[in-house]
Amino acid sequence: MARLADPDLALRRRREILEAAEGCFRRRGFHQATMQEICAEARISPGALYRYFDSKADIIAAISEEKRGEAEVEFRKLYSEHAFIDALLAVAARVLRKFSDHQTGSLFCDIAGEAARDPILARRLAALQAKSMDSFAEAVADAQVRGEVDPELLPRDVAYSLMTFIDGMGVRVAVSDEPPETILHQFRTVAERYLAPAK
Amino acid sequence: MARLADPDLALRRRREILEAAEGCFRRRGFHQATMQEICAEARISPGALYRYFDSKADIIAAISEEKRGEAEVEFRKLYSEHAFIDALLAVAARVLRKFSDHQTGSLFCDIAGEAARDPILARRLAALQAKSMDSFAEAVADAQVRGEVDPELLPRDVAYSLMTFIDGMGVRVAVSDEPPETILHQFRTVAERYLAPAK
DNA sequence: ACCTGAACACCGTTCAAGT
DNA sequence: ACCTGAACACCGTTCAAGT
Repeated sequence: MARLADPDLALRRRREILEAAEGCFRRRGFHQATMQEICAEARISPGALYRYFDSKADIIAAISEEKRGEAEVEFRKLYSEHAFIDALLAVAARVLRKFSDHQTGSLFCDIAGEAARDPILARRLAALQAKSMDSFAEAVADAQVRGEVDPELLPRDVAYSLMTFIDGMGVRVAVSDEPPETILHQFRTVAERYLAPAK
Repeated sequence: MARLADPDLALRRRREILEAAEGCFRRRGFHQATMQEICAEARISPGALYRYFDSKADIIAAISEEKRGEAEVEFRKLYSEHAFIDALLAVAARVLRKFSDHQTGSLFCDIAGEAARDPILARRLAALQAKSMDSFAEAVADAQVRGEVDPELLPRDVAYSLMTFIDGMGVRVAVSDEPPETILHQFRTVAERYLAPAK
């Protein structure tokens, strides 16, 4: 990325590009959306765009970074008012509803595929992932104090496992036509039995 | 796809193309591998290739169909000699080891992304998925008779949930650099607690 | 300093022309 | 009948030329 003199303009341009790109990606998918479309929507030329972002992957990484924490904030709000398992289900439902339009879902899969082969993108996504996990593990530890989660379990393990299951549901909902509710019901059963304190 | 007169030749050509394509996809990923490369490796011209396959997606679907059942057969063999949970872990380990080279893993993500936006591909993959699930659900029912899985659970739900978790692990292992063993250990804990008969 | 847009080096797919 | 390979309609990215 070229050096930029005016930080205000740079931030504004980046924002315009990110908003245009998000719209395009959401409508057409990561691979299907073209840089030309993004440029047109952001009212900028391709040459200028590449002054603000290194590549298409750089744009999707920046969008992911922006979005991080949205589900996290939602979960914290829900958890402050509801049981752990209910807050968990509500947040999973939120994510899966987004995925079930097959657009956000395909984007998630595309990004994962891209990251699997692009170590720089992978590292950036891993950093986001780690932050979300830390935050979620804290809530798990709290739920253990509340007696809602078996204290024998390690909070980080619980956070990791539940997030992995949510990823799996994401793939399934993205690809198939079944409604999120079906799989969410399975998730509740798995989570309840997994988390239940030993009697 | 054009009508083909000689069924033997057609089958041979399809096999040659599929083998070349699998090599290319595995080495370079679905989106990165080019039809030109596949053609070169299969020693066929682009024009001729399109007589045997409708598109790149058609090729990946055919490969997926060929591969289906490999893990299934492996699981049945293992399950005949080991406890349900151990056979399950062994098969999950097999899948994840493949994914952790970041090549098969990225391919899995790419296919999912592609399927999320291509209803024809999605339908073909859903059919494979359904067959694997039926077969797996049978084993779950058997494990319930053996007393290894809580008889309260519905075999199809168990099969579905465990396969969803394995998909989630697949994404994680494909994207991150952590070894499959770490996440497999989490999977064992979740599966044991989920499946355990009520005391 | 910041931008434009033609040009570059590619794609997946098609189709006229060959054998 | 089956094949070739140039051609078509695109990509993401770069860079000389403008303001």
